[in-house]
Amino acid sequence: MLKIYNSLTREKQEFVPITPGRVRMYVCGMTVYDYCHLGHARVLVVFDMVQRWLRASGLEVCYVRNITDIDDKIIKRALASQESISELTSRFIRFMDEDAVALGVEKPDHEPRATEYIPQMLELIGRLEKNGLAYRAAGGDVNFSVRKFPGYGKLSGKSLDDLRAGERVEVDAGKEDPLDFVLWKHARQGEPFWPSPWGEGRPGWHIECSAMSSELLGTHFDIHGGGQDLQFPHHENEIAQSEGAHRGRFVNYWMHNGFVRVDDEKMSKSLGNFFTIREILEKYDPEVLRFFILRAHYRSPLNYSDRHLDDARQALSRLYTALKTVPGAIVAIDWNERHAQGFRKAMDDDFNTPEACALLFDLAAEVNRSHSSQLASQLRSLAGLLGLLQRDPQVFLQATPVDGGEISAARIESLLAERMAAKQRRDFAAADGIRNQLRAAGIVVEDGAGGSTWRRA
RNA sequence: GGCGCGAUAGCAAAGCGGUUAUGCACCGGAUUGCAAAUCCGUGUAGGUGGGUUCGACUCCCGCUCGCGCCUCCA
Repeated sequence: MLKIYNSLTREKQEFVPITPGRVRMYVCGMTVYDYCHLGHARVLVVFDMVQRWLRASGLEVCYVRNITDIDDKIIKRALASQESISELTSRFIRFMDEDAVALGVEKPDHEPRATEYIPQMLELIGRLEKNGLAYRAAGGDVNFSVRKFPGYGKLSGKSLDDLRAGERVEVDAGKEDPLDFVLWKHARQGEPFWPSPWGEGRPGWHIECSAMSSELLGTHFDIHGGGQDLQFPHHENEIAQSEGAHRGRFVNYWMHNGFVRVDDEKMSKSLGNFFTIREILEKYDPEVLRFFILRAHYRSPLNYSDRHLDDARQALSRLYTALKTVPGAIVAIDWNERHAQGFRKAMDDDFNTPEACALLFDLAAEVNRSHSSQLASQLRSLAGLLGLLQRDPQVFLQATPVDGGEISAARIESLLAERMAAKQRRDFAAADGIRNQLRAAGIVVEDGAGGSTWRRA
């Protein structure tokens, strides 16, 4: 039985879908004005893992991850780079797709773009106005009135008065309450706009997700996810909008993944301490990055450093080494087997991937001991539920670095042949010389019963 | 200032009121021409002060330190 930590109730709860056997899940995706960084990688991988486990549990999943393709920063960037907004956003959507594919992230069932849902947003704003929750401000914006929505703050655990006390930000003059947020921004010079009953303008950020989720998943759905930093105000505002407009429950389970940190500080655009996914992939295999993310629990902070990725690479190599020795097929998992049972128990406990990974290592040790191809297949198939270990072990272990490496595979093979000849005439000095030469070039030679193999250190 | 999260061995990271987490690194042994890989084994933990308990890393309270949100952010 699956349990999920619900940010709304602050406890692990048994997961009961609204419609038996079916899950509707929405995750806040990217605002596409720049390359994805490691924080984005974490959201992509974490909710991909969630989605995979829900399906593996026999549930039919409808997974929606949106794309914000209109927003202040996008407009600013497009201006700066002298290109149209759609040129800019489609470029970065393409980069995002490439990153996601590299990380083994499966396509969501829907990837709605905000600009394609303007009518739904207008409809929603209209409902909010009719329900007395939205008002036209002096400057021409339409704002949401937080004081009129009872329960504002229930997700983030904040009270309006505490928030007001902590207010340190310049307040827009048109707001009745400093915490009111904009639903529709009136058109400004040189910015894109759409017609609306409230005049030409463009949507506020928060209304986008409310509109896209209700259009694709209905007004009440099972899981809503995103990064921890979206809990307030973004998700709080989504609740206010969606429940305020439809007068009913919005989301049953809220899931928030922890931050990626650098030197114990949050990695973020505003702090400027971020690493892009493609930067990391210049040095590390994408599967290493995926494994690095999944070997920590999704709610814990994840500290990034080269050292930790090196560590993850070594660990993943251990799993692939077991499969190199005893090839495993991708098969139906034997859920009665001990490791599979532990794996399921871990995953059912709020997606405890570190525990699930530990089971994979136990299983790998068992494979090494027993040389059982059944267990190797079990290992490969279980890991597949996390999107890991699906490649040919040799391909992983011998993968050529982006910089090309110091030595080509062909050169390695020819040196190994030379070394084999030296070994056969028992000229160990020559054989060891070649091995040392390879070692210096980052290649580890391993002699086995069936000859020598190599891998990158 | 308000609200919240965390502190586990050299590093990373989980579960668990009493019995080996796991990975990397390290040490001893087996194996190997020597290595590597693998196997076997040892060692290194639970911020701090109290409390509850037969027994606490695990529950409760205080303290210290770290982090996050309160503003765009995954």
